Amino acid sequence: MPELPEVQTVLDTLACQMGHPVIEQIEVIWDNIVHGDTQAFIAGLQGRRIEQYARLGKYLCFDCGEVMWIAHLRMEGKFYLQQPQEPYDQKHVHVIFHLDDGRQLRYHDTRKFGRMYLYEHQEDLHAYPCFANVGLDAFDERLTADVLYRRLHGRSITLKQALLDQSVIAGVGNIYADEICFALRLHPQTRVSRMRKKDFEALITEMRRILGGAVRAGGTTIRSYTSSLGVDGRFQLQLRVHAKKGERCPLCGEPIKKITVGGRGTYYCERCQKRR
DNA sequence: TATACCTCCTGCAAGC
DNA sequence: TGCTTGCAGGAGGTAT
Repeated sequence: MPELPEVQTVLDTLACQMGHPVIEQIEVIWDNIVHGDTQAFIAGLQGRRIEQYARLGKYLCFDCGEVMWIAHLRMEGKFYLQQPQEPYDQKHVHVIFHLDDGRQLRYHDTRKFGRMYLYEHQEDLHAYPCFANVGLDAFDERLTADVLYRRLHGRSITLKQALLDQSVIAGVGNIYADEICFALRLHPQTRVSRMRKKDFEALITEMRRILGGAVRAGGTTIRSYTSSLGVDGRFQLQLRVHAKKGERCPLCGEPIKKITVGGRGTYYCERCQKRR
């Protein structure tokens, strides 16, 4: 599942390989991918040039001048930049963008969970309705230990749930939440109400260290997610606990355990990660 | 207001 | 071997 590093990799690759084309024509094969009225989406985006690329959390943002096209890949969404004659998986390609350079940008999504939005341009990225419940990006300088402490102090949720809550931190998903908990030596079921300010300082530091490393590695390639555009990530080689049930903890040798926290599969080391 | 649960959707693995 | 069932996941909506 694409999280912040994978989305950043997709964005960088698209910006590099696609440039600034005009979207001449759009075919929407599966309506539910488009939020709201599909015909309005097509009419609003057709004829626009992609001028800039941006990202907020796990959302891809394509600045098309008067309109902003926003996409969320959810579980398995991928973009493929291909020539029209290249064959494609018709069952799983749900939107095709015909570009003025003759190529096609094809949106592929096995589970059809992805969503696309189109809005009139706003100055502030956070002003778009789809970001109403999206907090500060993990790399946003305004996201500090103080902000997290104020936001989470007194709440009864666990550390893992807080990391996955996009209204708290935008960009962290299941894989990196496990890795951050491990780096903090905290059990994923630790109550955030029991965390001190210095714990949030460490959280910010470790989160940015891990996500930054993953961005530099091109993200994580696992069974349910491989990057599009011929780019595969290498961060899975650096994962320490996620999806390693039964394997030895890299620090103490204890077998990694798997539990469910907040409805999500969660991997941790019982000996190294203390619960509070 | 905060939290829990359900829904969307499909591939895969396990069990029969 | 082939069928059925349950699980996995992110985010939005609804219920408590």
